[in-house]
Amino acid sequence: MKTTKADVIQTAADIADKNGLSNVSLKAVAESLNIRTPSLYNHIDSLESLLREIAHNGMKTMNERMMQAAIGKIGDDAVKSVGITYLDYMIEHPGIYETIQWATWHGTEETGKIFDNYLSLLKTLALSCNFNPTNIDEILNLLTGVLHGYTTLQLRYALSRPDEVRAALSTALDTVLTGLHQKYDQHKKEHL
Amino acid sequence: MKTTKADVIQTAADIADKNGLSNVSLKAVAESLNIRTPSLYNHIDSLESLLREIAHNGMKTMNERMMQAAIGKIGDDAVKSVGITYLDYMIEHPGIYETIQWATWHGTEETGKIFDNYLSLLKTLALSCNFNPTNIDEILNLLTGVLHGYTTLQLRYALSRPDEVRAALSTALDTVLTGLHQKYDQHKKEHL
DNA sequence: TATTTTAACTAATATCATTAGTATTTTATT
DNA sequence: AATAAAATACTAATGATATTAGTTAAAATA
Repeated sequence: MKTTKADVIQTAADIADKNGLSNVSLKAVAESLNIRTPSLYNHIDSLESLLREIAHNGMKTMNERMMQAAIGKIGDDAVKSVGITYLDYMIEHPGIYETIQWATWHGTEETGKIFDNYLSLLKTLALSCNFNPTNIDEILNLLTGVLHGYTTLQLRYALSRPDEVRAALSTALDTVLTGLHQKYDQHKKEHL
Repeated sequence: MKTTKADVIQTAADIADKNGLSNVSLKAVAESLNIRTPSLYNHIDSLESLLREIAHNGMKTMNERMMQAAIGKIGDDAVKSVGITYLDYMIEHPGIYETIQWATWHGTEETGKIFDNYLSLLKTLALSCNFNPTNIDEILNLLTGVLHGYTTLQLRYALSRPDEVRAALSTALDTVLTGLHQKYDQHKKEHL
């Protein structure tokens, strides 16, 4: 019966997923929990900080799922699996993803740290593609950019036709990886 | 001395660029214009609609600039020029770009139409790259995704070191175009 | 059991967005 | 130029929401 901080974040995240980030208010969260608005301050510091916590939770969950998806895989396969997992999370939790985007502009150091964990995973996988490590940052910037941009722009369609967009993302990543291999592969064989 | 609708939008856009989207309020806009808040309703319908107008104006300006940048160019060169122009606009107007992202989730049909103009330009340019038209939508989705994602994630660095990020974006687009050519070029020569 | 912490409450305040109603100025029409 | 119409500003409410202050009851801890 007693409300926990996790309850508050979960409830707010649910509202975001169902009604969009703009409908997350302390009033709405409190009503969902059957408590009065000021009582929320026993668990959070402010609306802004609550939104940040939604984003951070979401990012951490995404990171965990992506790590799971990468287990037992290397190279292009691993990158594509992680990409699909990224998209799937977004389909499942569009409101949380919207909040993550919000946190891109209103984040703290904590936000940056969690994002770095994501970068770290992707870096390991990119290196397993046998790219020249000299160019790894360049490669990471492109991969993260594609993932973020592609999924964001396709979310509308992804919600109604997830399988098609999943397949399309896989193809898109293939294309990008093709370009990356052509430019950055290590130890190119002499016979091309 | 008389305030016009264009003044209101311009003022609000300036605030967004200087202080971020979250600091755009009717109060702040009215103060900047030296009028009282309710007077703004002679020019706009609501705060939301004002934000949408900022986004629409910004998108239209971007479209115009990108068209200019494409004039006299075709193929990969044209795509890269347009991409750099896209990034430059974002560097110059981060707040407006933030508003455009907001409009991605809170847009109207008008928003969609303006976005379609952008797609249309990019489509023409992509076709001039000699890709197989069958795959043009796939190609567009990748190009728009890269542009949006890459620039968004690099904005932080772009504001402090614009030239480096410009160069990096150009390289990234090269990589993507390399992949696209490898997969989608028309009339592949038999001797590859 | 006594103490301290936690989590809820009511009441009050502050900030905005928005509406209603009015006056004034500008613009257009005759 | 005189008048009608439209546009733009204002003051005064209202309403929604976040946030703070101060209080109380329940739960955890010593």
